[in-house]
Parts: sequence; C-alpha cells; structure tokens
Amino acid sequence: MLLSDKIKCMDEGIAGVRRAIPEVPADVGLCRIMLLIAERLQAELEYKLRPYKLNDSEFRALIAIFAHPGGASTPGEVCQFTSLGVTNMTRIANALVKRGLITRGPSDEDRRRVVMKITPAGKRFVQKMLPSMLPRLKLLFDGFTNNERSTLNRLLRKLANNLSQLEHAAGDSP
Amino acid sequence: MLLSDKIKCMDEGIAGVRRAIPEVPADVGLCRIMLLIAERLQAELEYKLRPYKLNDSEFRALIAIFAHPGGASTPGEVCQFTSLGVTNMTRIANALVKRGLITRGPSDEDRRRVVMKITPAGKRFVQKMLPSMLPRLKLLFDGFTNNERSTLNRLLRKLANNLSQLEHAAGDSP
DNA sequence: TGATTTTATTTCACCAGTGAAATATGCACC
DNA sequence: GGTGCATATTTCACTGGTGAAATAAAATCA
Repeated sequence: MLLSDKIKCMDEGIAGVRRAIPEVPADVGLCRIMLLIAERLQAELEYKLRPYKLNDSEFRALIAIFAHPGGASTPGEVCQFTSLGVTNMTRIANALVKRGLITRGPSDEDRRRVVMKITPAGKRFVQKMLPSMLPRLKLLFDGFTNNERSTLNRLLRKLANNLSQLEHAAGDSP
Repeated sequence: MLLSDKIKCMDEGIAGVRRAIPEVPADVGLCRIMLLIAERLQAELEYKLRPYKLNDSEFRALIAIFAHPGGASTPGEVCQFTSLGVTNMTRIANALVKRGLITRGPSDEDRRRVVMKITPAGKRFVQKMLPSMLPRLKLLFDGFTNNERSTLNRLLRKLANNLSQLEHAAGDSP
C-alpha cells in the first residue's frame, strides 16, 4: 500500500474520531503523518541497504566508527552517536566483526572497555556504499527549494525542543 | 538521553561523515532528524498510553473500530486505517477482547470475515482516555503558529508524495 | 455442479529491540 | 591496600513485528 494511500486512510480515520470527540485537535494528524513518514523512510533506508546485507542498526554503527577520529571507538560511544541501545551493540558488533568490517578487542588504557576498529575492507566498503545511496536520497527532496529545506529543518528542530521539554516533565503525571 | 542531545550527537556524526565523503548532502540530517523525532514521538505516545495498559497498536486498532460507522469493523479494514500489518491483528484483537473492549465473531454476510465490535465499556474507555491525552499533545506544538503548523503539514505531505514516487520506482535497481 | 481462483484470517517460525541482572574492571576514600 | 561505588559490556528472558504457509469460505466460470 502506497504511503499516500495510508495517509489518506489515516486522514479519514482521524476525521471520524474528531466528529465523535471534537476536542481532539488536528495536531494528532501532524503527529501521525510524521510517524507514517518515518516508518516509510526507514523502509526506504533498509531497502537501499539490502544489497549490502546490512540493516540500519549495523549501518549506523559502522558509519559511526568510520567517522570517528582514528576509525575506532567503543560500544558506549557508538551508541551515543547512533542513538542505539547499549544492549544491542553486542549483537550488532558481532555481525560487523563476522563480516570483517570491524575488529573488536579489549582496550589497552581501560580494560573495562572494548575497542571497535574499522578494517581497511570496512573503509572501502563504506566508501563504495555511501555514494550509491545518494541518487534515491536526492529524489526524496525533489522539488524542495533550499528555503523549504531550511524551514522544514527549523520546524522539526523546534518540535524536537518541545519534545525534550516533555521529557523533562515526564514524571509529572503519576 | 534527551532528544536534543541525541540530535546534537547525530549532527556531529553526520558532520564527520561529510568531512570524509563530501558528496553526502545535508539532507541526510533532515532524514535522521525525522527518524529521531518519530522514535521519540512514538515513545511519548506509548508513555501516555501506559496508564491504560495499551500499546500503540492496540490503541490504533481500538480507535479505528470506535470511529468506524456502527462501531464495528473487520480485521482487514482496521489494518487499512491503522497501517498495521494484517498478521498482527489477531494478537491485537485477542488483547482487546480479553480486556472486554471489543467483541469478535464471524460475520453473517460473509463467513470468511470476522467482525470486531466495540463494547459499551470500550466506548466509555475511549471517551475517557482520549481527552486525557490532549494536554501533553498541546505542549508538543507549543509555540507553533497556525502558519507554522500548516507549513509543516504541507512540507511533510510533499515529502510523503516523493516517498510514494519512490515506492512506484522501487523495482528499478536490481 | 464442480474445479479454480480470489479473499480473509490465522498460525508459525524468525528477527530485532528492551530492561533487568550478571560480570568484570577501574576509581576513590578511609 | 582493601571496601565500596561507578562504569562498560554482555547475557537473558520477553515483547512486538514480519513473511510464508495453512485454512476456510466466497466468487468465477466452464
């Protein structure tokens, strides 16, 4: 089912709810649309990654290590930069090690830590893979002016700030 | 970790990647920010639903049935309106039936079908629950002018259209 | 009418993410 | 210099979503 059709269904559904309970604001539609887009965006990303037999988590982790100074990092750091849960890192790293894209070993300075280092093969892999993903990415924002891009960026960050405020206040409704 | 901090980390990470591979456009940041926001938005929703012991899937299904004319619908229809996978519907419906919010039985007209009908208790439940979610929703768009809301809406739908185009063209890179 | 195709739902096996607890090392303080 | 607290990673049990196949009831049509 096409995303545009899903949105149409969603619009109808919300219209129905608002008829039944008028206090419900139109903003719920804005939320749902973002959730639907994100879902589809994620699918698009996974689609582009499929030929490389990577999922998004592995991709993010690999890129984080790639982009980190020295091409090496620790599970904790990688999780910070990728917003992945620490608990998943072990499995993800296992997968990357198995494919020879990174190595993993104990740190010399702090032996609680583990260092994950990108291999030369991993570096080549990233340098080949990333550019191949760009054409479809370009299509995504087809028809967007620079102005629209920056407006979208601004509004999304504004929304993100509000969301962060909510996080602060999370404990206020027991 | 606060959403705003996650975004900060993400920004840094992408800056690093773009230093290494300059062809990578800034648009990837826009994508990632949307994914992060959606993740957090989903969490916010689940947070609001927790007191009612519902997850978002169950919530969406229940609302879809509630909003449907006659307060009754079929698994397939509910899936259309909620963008849930058909395969999940059985489990979700089981949960809702067990809680007495809906009933489920074979259809009289077409016995391949199953009808899911909201119970009086389910109706009361929705009417009590929905309004209680509004205050936090309001905070979400705090500081947004109507103009900004509609701009965001427009840009998101534009993006959704592009994504739908991509869906059409999905099979073009074997 | 009986064979074939289509539609609707369910079942099952599998994959990915999560929180709580286990493990192991380092750090600080008395 | 040992005891206790903090940090880093891993393990495990559980939850939720997915695709492929099973089941069952129409609908189509020769």
